[in-house]
Amino acid sequence: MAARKNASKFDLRPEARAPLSLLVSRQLRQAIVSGKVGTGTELPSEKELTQELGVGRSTVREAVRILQAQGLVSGGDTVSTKRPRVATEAALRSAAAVAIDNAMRLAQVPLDDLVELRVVLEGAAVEMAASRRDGLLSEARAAVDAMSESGIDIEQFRAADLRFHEALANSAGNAAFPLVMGVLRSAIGSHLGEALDREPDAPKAMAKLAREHGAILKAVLEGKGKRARELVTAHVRAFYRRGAQ
Amino acid sequence: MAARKNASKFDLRPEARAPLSLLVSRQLRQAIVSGKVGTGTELPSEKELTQELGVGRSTVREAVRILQAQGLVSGGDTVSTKRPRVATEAALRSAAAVAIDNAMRLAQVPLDDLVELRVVLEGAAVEMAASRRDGLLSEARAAVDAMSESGIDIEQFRAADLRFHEALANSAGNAAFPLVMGVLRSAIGSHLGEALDREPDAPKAMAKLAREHGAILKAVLEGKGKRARELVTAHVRAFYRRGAQ
DNA sequence: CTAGACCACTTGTCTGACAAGCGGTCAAGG
DNA sequence: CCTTGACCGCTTGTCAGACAAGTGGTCTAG
Repeated sequence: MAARKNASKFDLRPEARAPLSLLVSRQLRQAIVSGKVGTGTELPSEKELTQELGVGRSTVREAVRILQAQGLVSGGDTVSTKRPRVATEAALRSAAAVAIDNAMRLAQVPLDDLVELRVVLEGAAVEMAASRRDGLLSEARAAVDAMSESGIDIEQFRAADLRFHEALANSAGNAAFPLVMGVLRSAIGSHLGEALDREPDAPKAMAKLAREHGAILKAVLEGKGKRARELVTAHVRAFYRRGAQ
Repeated sequence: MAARKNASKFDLRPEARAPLSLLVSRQLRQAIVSGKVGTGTELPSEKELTQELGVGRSTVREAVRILQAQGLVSGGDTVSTKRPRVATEAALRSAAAVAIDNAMRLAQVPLDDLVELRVVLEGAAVEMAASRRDGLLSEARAAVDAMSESGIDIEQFRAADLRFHEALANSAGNAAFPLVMGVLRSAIGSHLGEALDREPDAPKAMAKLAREHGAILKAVLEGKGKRARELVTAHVRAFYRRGAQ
């Protein structure tokens, strides 16, 4: 193939045998993760990349597609003349979630195992949060308050629930936790479909969840790590048992 | 754009505004994760896909590139006429690792946080393994034995180390654990570069690691979950402290 | 000063072309 | 009969050129 016009006859490094489009995508990836081009920046147009890299447009396009699929570049999912942009962190996170989800599906990981993994992580997170009790917990407080309000609708409740768990994850003092837990949560959600919508008695269920959240937060604030872990374990298990049947 | 020649003028579903290449990739993805085409199967040639789907070759190529980047299809990373194949589980796992790695890098997650996350997971895994003590532990035994042999070289040692940790993860009785732990391990490895190669006194270090592994396994086999967790925590922390400085 | 026409540029797609490698066929030679 | 080597078709990787359609800025007429 015309992959490498100027390849030496004895160049056997596997690197050199990779398709150009892959090499180009790696080069761009490097520029992105190294921070050389900031998040949210527009990529150069395909023509510019073509000239700058000395490859054809189809090659550039394939490289960009690869980056989009990896979540490093966002914006190509709609037909328009808008240039793709360097991914935001959120986009990357959701790409990671998709990847994990793919792997879980192909490996036929049962939903229960995912939930148990989440229990382990969430338990560890609250325990760490309890031993630190840092300022980020005020956000958790606000989320619990929002959930306890009477007139809240399901969508708002769900958003507050998300904020609560994110706040706990952030309070663990470990940047990897919120990331992995977010990925895991959305992988579980994708497994579940949207089974949670058909809750028979929504207001009652929401009130119960709000109470559980309040109890967890209280334990964390009092520094009772073990207790918080038990509560969160029961909470998460019950939540998915409710939704998954 | 010529994205959808036959699009109704009033078709405003966002779905329909996505580029064809994306739609095609989603269609193929569906066929793969649903198991309609088994893992390891060869994909049809580009020409066949072109005819079957009624789109141009470049579109098909972009779609396949997307799937490759997502790890759902493997084999296109080398220049040859070999057709891409439906991904194996291992390929998917490594794609997930890349995705997590990307997210971690862009979020500037420090290495220490990754290591702590691994400590949490590995600790939970051995505790679960200790309470089950299932048959898979014989593999862990074999790995420890291999590591303890005198004439082992670094590469073999590393492979045995990997087998040991995988065996523990498998013994936890939760299919999600080995997957996530593998992803995490390789993300850490990629962060570390290959700093582990320049160990000053390799044989001594390897002997120490082998002893630690043996102690962990012993605790698991005796059902001492807490003890196993402590040992594995110290082991993982020490390992990366050694390599990371 | 604003509204609408207009134009340059961009992305998405298709088509046609060519190089290079892999696999099977098939005949010549041992 | 089996091996060996040339050969041909198919496949992938890449490029170049073409066109449709959408976006955004400019420029003119009112």
